[in-house]
Amino acid sequence: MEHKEISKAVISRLPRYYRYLGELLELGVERISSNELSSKMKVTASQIRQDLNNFGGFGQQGYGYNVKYLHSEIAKILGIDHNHNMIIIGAGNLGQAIANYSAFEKRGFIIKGIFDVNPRLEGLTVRGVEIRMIDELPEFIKENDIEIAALTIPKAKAKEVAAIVVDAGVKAIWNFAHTDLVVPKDVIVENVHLSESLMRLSYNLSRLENTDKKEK
Amino acid sequence: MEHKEISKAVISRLPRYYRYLGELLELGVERISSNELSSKMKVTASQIRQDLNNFGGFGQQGYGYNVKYLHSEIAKILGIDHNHNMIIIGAGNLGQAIANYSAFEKRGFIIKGIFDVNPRLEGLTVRGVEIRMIDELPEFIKENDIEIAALTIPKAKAKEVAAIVVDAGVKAIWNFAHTDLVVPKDVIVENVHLSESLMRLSYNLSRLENTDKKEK
DNA sequence: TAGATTGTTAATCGATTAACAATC
DNA sequence: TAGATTGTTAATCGATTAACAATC
Repeated sequence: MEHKEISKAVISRLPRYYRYLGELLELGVERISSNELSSKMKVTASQIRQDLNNFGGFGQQGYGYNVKYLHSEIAKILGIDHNHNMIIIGAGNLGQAIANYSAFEKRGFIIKGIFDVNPRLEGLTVRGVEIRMIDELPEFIKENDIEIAALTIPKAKAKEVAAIVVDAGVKAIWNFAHTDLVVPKDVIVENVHLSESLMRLSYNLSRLENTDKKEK
Repeated sequence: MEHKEISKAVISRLPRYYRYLGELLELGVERISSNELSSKMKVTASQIRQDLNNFGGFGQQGYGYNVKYLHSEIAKILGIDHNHNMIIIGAGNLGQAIANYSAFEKRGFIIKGIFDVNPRLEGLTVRGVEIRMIDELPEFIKENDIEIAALTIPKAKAKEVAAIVVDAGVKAIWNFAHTDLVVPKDVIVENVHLSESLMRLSYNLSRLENTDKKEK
């Protein structure tokens, strides 16, 4: 596969294309043009074509794109055409929410274990996945080929736990802790900073309110 | 307050500035230059100054920025200098995770109610907040001045519930459902699409693996 | 005052949009 | 073949970085 550097903006849009194509697929739509997709998704047709052509020519002149084919090609690009073993560290509500969300498994993200520091939780299961203690982490990661660790723990512990899992060979961290992790450059960190999301919402809300006031 | 259009990229960075400044404040740091902050945050000093100057001149030549002052000014910009009433719709793990996360309350996001369709949950409380039934939504929103609704429900129900809360006067939706909501233009939607985040992670993971293979 | 560092203008870089020739 | 729509190049737009005069 060719891999010139693709911009983050492009990557961010791919999952959304994938979702819309999945919906079209369910509706039994066979082909779609960049123009039709454009009006559904509120992005320009030009952008759709540009984005896709970063990875190859998936369409056909005069016809458009075959929905099923494009859907599966994007899955390949995103690496969700094969399984990834994953663990969740932090068995609180957020960790359990992720464990319970079956759609992730459908996309190939297989939750192999859940970890926590609370000994009372040891041995309990969430959707059939056992909760284990943090000190078992390194061995478990190695023995189960764990690629991804979701960190749903408070920020105070996050850096420490990140170091442990990286050391044990985890290749990507899905970070829900409200802190920036420092990891070797061959380890991926994908942040989900909920408080930052809420502040963006708040900014837009305040701006809206100020605009209203002015107009009166 | 002046409000020429500020780009989304700038807004996205503000909460992170705010977080770093908060940490500096806790450490008792009084002043910081754009250069020092730059090296801590791994962004250019130029960008920091440009970003801040969208909202006003918060620094002082030859001195830098007063941490406490800048922190509080960013709070104002983000609208977290005053309270926002919020409800959570969907009392599953994700909804409860948000309800339990006390830091949101500290930032002024006051959770007034939690709603669900499951009658078994009625009357239970999460951190002292009562779980109510969905049909009470419109009245509750009006009576309690609810500005924000967090939607932690499956996508099948999301559009319908969004219509209800918008109708009842909610000004912003924090959308965790895996779907795009269509709302009037004076209503804010802030999306948290976890599956898209996980796919971005997956993309980067796959790219990494392919690069490794090539190098061998 | 001299040194430091901002605020801001100018230069560069990258991403998006437009246009159109290629081609199914 | 004629019409449609892609793939791709060129033009535009916006965001980031660099530079420096203003000023504390």
